[in-house]
Amino acid sequence: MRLMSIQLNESEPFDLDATLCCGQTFRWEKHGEWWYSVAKGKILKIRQTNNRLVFENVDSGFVKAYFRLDDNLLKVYSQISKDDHVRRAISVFRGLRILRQDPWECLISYICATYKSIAGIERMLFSLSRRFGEKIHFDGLDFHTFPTPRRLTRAHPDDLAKCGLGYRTKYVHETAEIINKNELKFERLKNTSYKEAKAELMKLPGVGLKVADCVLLFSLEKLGAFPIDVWIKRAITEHYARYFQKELILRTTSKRSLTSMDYEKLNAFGREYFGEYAGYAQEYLYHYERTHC
DNA sequence: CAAGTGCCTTTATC
DNA sequence: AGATAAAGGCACT
Repeated sequence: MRLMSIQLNESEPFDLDATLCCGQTFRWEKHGEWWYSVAKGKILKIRQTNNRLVFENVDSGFVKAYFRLDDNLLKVYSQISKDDHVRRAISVFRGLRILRQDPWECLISYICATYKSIAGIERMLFSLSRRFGEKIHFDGLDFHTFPTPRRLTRAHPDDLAKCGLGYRTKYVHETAEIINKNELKFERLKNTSYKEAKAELMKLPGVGLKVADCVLLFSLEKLGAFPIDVWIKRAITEHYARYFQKELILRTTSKRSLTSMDYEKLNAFGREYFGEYAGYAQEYLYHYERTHC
């Protein structure tokens, strides 16, 4: 198997570990110095040494697309650096990039992600793949492809539940049926406006405001999407309270879940305040809130 | 060790 | 319409 590499220069910061550990993706595993995952039915194996990305089994075009090396991160930074707090988060995780994930896997992942810890999400998704995906042997390790829509349609709900999906079982199964019937085309959503694409996604069972925003940001080219989860809610109430009415801040700090009205307010703030690349700001704030507070 | 809390929320029901 | 409760289960305290 041939090793290939990409040389990164100063103007294109990239940090592989930060990118894969920030909680946007759930099916990567590190063995020794190498990161492994399965994408498009193939093993992706990659490592970073300083300014060099070394990878195997995939071509550089795929690596550039998947890791969004086509994003001008310096331009992104200059646009989202609106205050000291984001600037701090950016400086800590400099090189973290949004991934360009597969929409189907991303959709199911975030339907499963509701009300669940990251470790729990990873367990569910590995379990789903082990049970319903295709096994691939590589470097003496076993990997599994992510199950296709058709395969999940055929799966018995009891067997989905055995993967720890709980109340999400029905949502995953019904969404798989809709996608399998090709009633929602991801490629079309990429070329549709943020608002319209979000409304389309929210017709799917198990997809609300937050899940839709995650799928749009991580797999459908909507870098301006700004998902609001408990951590971002915390970051906003702690560092951006001055932009909101006192009652909203009180409500969101005292209650566990957001009303859809309050979600819309926090979401609109993020998108307007940070601009075109608000999703990047979200990911830096999210990761910073989880690891440094 | 039991019980409580929290988890990258959505939906059903009042 | 707008608020509230219920929905796996697991990890952590």
